[in-house]
Amino acid sequence: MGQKVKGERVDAAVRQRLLAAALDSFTRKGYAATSVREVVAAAGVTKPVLYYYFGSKEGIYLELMNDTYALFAKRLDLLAACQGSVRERLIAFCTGCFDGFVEHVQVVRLIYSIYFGSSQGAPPFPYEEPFDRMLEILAGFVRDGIAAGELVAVDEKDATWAIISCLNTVMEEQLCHTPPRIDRQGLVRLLNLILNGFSQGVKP
Amino acid sequence: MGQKVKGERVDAAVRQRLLAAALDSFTRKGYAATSVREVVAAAGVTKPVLYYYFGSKEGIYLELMNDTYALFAKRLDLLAACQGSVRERLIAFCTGCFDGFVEHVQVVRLIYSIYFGSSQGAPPFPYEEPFDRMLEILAGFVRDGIAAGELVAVDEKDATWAIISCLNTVMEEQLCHTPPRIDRQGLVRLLNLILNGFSQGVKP
DNA sequence: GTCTATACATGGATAGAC
DNA sequence: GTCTATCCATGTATAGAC
Repeated sequence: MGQKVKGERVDAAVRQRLLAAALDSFTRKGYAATSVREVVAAAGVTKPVLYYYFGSKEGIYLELMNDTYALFAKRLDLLAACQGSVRERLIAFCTGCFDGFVEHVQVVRLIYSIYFGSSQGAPPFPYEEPFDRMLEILAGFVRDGIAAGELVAVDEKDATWAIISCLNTVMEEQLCHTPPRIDRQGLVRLLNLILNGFSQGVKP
Repeated sequence: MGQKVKGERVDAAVRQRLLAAALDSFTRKGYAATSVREVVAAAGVTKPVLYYYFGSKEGIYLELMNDTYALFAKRLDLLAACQGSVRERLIAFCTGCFDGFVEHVQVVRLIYSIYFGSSQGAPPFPYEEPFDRMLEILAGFVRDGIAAGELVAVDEKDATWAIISCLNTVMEEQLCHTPPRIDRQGLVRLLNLILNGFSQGVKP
């Protein structure tokens, strides 16, 4: 019994080391350019160990994706339930997404590389699901805002895109630039800016 | 002489076929996952031909990058010289960038894959230069707009980020979604929307 | 569960004939 | 310039001992 528990703990540690090493290599070099050799070396084990736990290179990749997506889905559920004025809910939602993004920058970089770019030989995966979900939630906020008279009755989809554009770009800046030229506080400023507008003249 | 000219033409055609084939494979599978074998097969030649013209896999990759970046730099020069009201110049600039982006979606996808994601073993390249340039040009427009009283005196950088956010996200949508859920006209609507604002209430 | 050793395919790159 | 044939490193994956 005691031995079994100890065994399980050790197993879990090895699994975790392998997952971390794989994530690190996939992130730095891409899926295709990462070899099983270097992953197991970084994890301090040998190849058969990886195949024992994950079956294949694709297996460990899919496990990384599933774990991350499950976490983010939970977060979206929480954020969708934000309360307050529509401006407050929009800001809370966007900064919440931003925080989740930053916490998992490494995996996100991998996801972007494959989703935006090319499969790199990686197995298929429903990458865009969270983004679609974000669009839906934001659209709901906008709809509420228009209904409540907090927002001008503009096109719901356009307003949603404008909001997610800011979120999207600020998040991407965290990926691409060190240090980022715009941060969490900048995101809040951007959202207020586009809500308020910054044109002085006639509005065509 | 005639032979030489003919020879040169043939050479150029082979070069072009190789570049096109490389771009296609790099784009679909990523740099690392693309093999020289399949590139030359798609171009209808054999391996030594590629090495004759480009020296290496990295060589053909860098040629693709250099060609594309040179084209886009020219376009940015033109677009920076737009005339009209600031709103008009912003819209002309953004739609112009959008058009250039769409014309070269394939290379752009490759660039995003590597810049956003991971090197994939590809050689280093100053990927972000055009984006920096775009930021500068847009910031100039905003500055002009504020000076001319066309724009509210908001933070110049924030306004620039808000604008490039829309451009950025709409461009990316062309990469990721078929059909895109927002297009060139949508971009124009977005820009007008954020210039005008869409909040009804007090502006904190 | 974890190792050593190895099978077997595919990778980038080149030599040398034409 | 373009081919055939080949070199050699590296890749994923597995067999079999412990």
